[in-house]
Amino acid sequence: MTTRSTEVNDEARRVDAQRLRDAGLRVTAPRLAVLAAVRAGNHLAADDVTAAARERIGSISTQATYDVLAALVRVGLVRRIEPAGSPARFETRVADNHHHIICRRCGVAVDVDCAMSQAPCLEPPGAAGFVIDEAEVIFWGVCPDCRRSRR
Amino acid sequence: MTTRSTEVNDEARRVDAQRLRDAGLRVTAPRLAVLAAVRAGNHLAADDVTAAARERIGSISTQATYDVLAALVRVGLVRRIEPAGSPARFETRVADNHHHIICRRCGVAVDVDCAMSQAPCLEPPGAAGFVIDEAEVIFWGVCPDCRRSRR
DNA sequence: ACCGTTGTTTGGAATCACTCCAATGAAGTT
DNA sequence: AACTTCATTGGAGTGATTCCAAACAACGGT
Repeated sequence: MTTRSTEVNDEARRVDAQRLRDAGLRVTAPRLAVLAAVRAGNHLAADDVTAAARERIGSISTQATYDVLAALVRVGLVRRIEPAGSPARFETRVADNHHHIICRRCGVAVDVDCAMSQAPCLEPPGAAGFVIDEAEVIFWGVCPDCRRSRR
Repeated sequence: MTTRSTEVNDEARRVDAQRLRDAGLRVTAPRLAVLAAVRAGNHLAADDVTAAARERIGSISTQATYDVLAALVRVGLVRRIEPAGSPARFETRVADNHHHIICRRCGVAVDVDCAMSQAPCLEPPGAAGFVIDEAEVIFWGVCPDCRRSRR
């Protein structure tokens, strides 16, 4: 580990700590570890987050991970997606309205920018009096890797 | 129950039986009951389907409902949707590409026609080499009833 | 019309993701 | 340094769903 990357890690950690405080949450090792793990990973499930956080701080209970993730989602630092047939996944990209493509074979998820230009697709025709606050879009398909290997 | 509605039920039943056969499935009382229950209901969960099917044929096991639903989904007679935080729901509208609005408070789901005109929204920009076969859209909001009562 | 094959249904047990609770422990406040 | 409040732990529990082996029923052949 170079001096440079340590500096970068420290800086990221400091920023995360401030974000937690700004959100009214206390700064704890589990929270910093979970936040860093979710950012470093690619749409990880709760299970994977626990494993990744353990690599950072040695130990964290399964329940703590769930609790931390719930707190982070509540204050908007983490977004939860729940693709059909898969446990919930988490990501730190929360500011914009973006969507996901998920591979039917291996489950990998990649981000896609909103297809509906700027106005974030909140105007379905015939909303029947509903007040809509979010449009969740999941594209289902097969990723390049899976298409290459098994077919 | 009038003669007329009995005729209608018999006819629907006959059509369902033929659909099952065409799909390569055997015609059984549980399957007819589940199919009818899903059609009559409004995005029912597996639980509700079991209850509704029991009203029709007296008894069906929970597991049979799951198995029947899985078979019907496999052959395309029923569509399964899995809104985040809710058990899976089932519907018989399968031919067209339509989406759903779900109420955050009461969980009621209503259909919406595809927002992306004809081309059924299968062209996200930057699909990264994925071959996409379905675009699933869920609009989240609050339904008129819930907005009226609790606010 | 019966019979056998094969696909269905049943019931029971097990699993998976997740939540609840009470008790211990650590952050941040004064 | 002491205190209050919030966070974390471990254990038990829940709801939806799946797995398995045994009993059963649909439908094609005789």
